[in-house]
Amino acid sequence: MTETVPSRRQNIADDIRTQIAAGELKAGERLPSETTLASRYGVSTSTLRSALALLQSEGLVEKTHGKGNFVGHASRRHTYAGGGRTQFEASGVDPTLRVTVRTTRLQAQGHLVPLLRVPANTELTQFLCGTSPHSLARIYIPSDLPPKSLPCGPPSCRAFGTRLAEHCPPPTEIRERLTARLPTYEEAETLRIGSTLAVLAITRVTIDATGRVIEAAHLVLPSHRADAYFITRAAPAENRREG
Amino acid sequence: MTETVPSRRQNIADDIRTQIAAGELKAGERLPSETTLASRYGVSTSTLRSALALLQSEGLVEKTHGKGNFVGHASRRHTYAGGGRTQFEASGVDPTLRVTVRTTRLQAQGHLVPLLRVPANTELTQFLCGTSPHSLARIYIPSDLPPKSLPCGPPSCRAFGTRLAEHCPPPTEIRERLTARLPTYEEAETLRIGSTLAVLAITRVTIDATGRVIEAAHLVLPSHRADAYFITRAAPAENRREG
DNA sequence: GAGTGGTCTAGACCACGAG
DNA sequence: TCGTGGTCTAGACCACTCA
Repeated sequence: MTETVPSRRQNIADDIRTQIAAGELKAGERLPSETTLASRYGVSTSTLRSALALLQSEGLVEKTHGKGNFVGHASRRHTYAGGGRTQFEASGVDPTLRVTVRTTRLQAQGHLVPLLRVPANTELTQFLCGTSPHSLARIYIPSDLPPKSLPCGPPSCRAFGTRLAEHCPPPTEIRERLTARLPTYEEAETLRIGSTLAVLAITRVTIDATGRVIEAAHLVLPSHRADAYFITRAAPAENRREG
Repeated sequence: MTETVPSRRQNIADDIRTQIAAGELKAGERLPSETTLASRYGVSTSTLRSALALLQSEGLVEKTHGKGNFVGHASRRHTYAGGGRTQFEASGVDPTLRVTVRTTRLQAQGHLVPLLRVPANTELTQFLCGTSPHSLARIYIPSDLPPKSLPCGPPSCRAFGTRLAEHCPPPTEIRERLTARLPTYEEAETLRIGSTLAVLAITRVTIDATGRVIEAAHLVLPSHRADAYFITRAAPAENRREG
């Protein structure tokens, strides 16, 4: 086992991580400015910033443009519950949570056509839900679904990564694809995160008993604030779900 | 809607992305060197590299130290199937896949104790599975599980993000937590990825009928090569799984 | 306006891959 | 050995926050 030398970025990140774990830096506390830290560690600001990026992706550090770097609040971390379980709330309520919803009508185009399994130009209702700074949701529903298919309506966007078509008719299948990637320019702007912070992107399709897609959603969760959780229970008769 | 100006990084990434989508750059093709591209776009190498980082996280570009940047092979992308579904293989077999397994015995400590729900210092068997360059798996199993609990054994590590304890006894519950973050130094080295490429980290716990944890796993999937997929089917009697 | 983080530059130097 | 990407520097300049 040849012991290799970690980069300076890693050493600095490890050092700060240790300080946080040891309680020398407390949740919510502001770190010294990046220039201060850079000179303290004897590195350039770029290197120091890349060290902070590591900690940020772990949720240990939160950056705010113009204000500073802060030790992360673990309680402000949210968990997306997969499989249609709408109960989530990791722990408590985040006072900084802001909710915005924009409803638009549009016609199915591009990737939405195969996703929703509809003919091109089918009328869709789009819900653009931002639960800043935790998530960005783009939810698409065929406009011809009966209105009562949306009993929860936009307010349920308050729930993190929420489903809009709340089982009317009840969904029989939910498919969720998760990827880690960097945010697009628009996503970074909306979520007010740096364009170097990875996000957890979830594409969710909900299908009813007739095989019809009753909802498709693109969810974007900044990695420093959110993760996803899935629980699968086996049916007693070895009748587990299969793809 | 105030139209804001994207950064240079975004413009360059968009330009190259368009070229790939248009087929001007084909899968497997080598891009010009970073210095060449940088001068062509009139930016510094750092800026150009951050543009490539965007494309890399989408799987459109693959970087290899010393060789160059290449247009990504979509077919070499792998999908982790959640919920214990071992069938996965997105499409075909990746010829570059290398599999290594290291088996170690150790005693439960730190985060492994609550994860496996065992007393501290319980004997564990660790399987370190690297299916380079696609995934890194650290799988922990209580050593006192009957040997036939491991029918598939290490070779099944060949399967991507594989489960080792292949239902003997059959698992009744699988819990999977997914986060996006930057890799640790060791992870980046093992996976041979840059330390700026985000990974999809999965912590999986498998529980048998008695409530005992029969397997815990840490999986690390580089974002440019892998994503995760979950399918949830509702039980007929509105008996959907609940957390 | 003062101080902060965000983007970007124009390099230097190192590590890796292939001939 | 040569060309490549990876790390890092020492700044400049811009955007944001707050007093």
